[in-house]
Amino acid sequence: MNPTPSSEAGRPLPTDAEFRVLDVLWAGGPMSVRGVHDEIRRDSDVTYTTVLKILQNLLGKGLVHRDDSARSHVYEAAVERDWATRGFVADLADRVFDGSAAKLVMRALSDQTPSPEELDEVRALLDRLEAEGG
Amino acid sequence: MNPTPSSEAGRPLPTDAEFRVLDVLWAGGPMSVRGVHDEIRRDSDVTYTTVLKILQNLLGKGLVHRDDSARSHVYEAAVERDWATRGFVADLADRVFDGSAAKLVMRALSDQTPSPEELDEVRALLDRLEAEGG
DNA sequence: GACGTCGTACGATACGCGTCGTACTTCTAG
DNA sequence: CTAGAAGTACGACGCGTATCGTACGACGTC
Repeated sequence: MNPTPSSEAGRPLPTDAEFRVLDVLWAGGPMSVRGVHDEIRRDSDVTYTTVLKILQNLLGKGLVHRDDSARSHVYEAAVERDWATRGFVADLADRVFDGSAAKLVMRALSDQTPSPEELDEVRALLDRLEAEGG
Repeated sequence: MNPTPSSEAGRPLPTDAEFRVLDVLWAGGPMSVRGVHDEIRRDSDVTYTTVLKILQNLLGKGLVHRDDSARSHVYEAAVERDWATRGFVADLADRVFDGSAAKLVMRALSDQTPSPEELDEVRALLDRLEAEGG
């Protein structure tokens, strides 16, 4: 599903295409449209102007900043990747799991059980969280 | 986000509105359109024909069965709730977490840390999974 | 100083989803 | 037998998203 347009911080969550563009910015830092397009082109073959449009939409949503002092504008992510992923997770939890992250987690673990090594990582995180929370 | 339309089992995942309707069927078993509508009406105020339309769309997607032997048709979920939630989780994992359920789980736990009791439940599940998997 | 290149802005299109109104059919009460 | 209630089918609309083409301005090169 595309994200329910509301997010805690006022800013709407990015759509699919927007998230893909943001991913490039998160990975590569501030970049021109051309830079983003070149990067995106490795996977899909969208047009330059499509990427431009998405960037402009992201700007409208406040999800990127733009430096337009030079002729070719430079875009930079205005939100952290974690902010977006948190939003997605919360969104799914709300829509499907009654708002319960625990339910979501258990479903995910049961359905696509990770490797033993990953399970250990999860366990370690649990320990840490329980230590802090107590 | 609305679900990426593909699912393992060929059937597309339900959209938001469809999921809400399915939820009624999952909870209450086979039901007429009126039954679903009455139930849905507790929360929102969508029209009868809207619910009807959604049910028909669900039928087209193969997500419900319909008994139309009587005048008022009776609909029944054709997929399990867990099937849908699994699809949603997998979808999110693919789009945002590189296909890794473990990453998704850790994000969810960090962002919306559940209560100690729930954490214990998760831990118990981990134990069980590790026991089976090994 | 003219021309091609690079860049931005913006309108147009197609599609899916959610929603509803209307038309048509069928049953039933009087 | 007939009028109205109940039910289904289906077209239409508004909205957001994704995508692209075209228009237009700016800049460097010869």
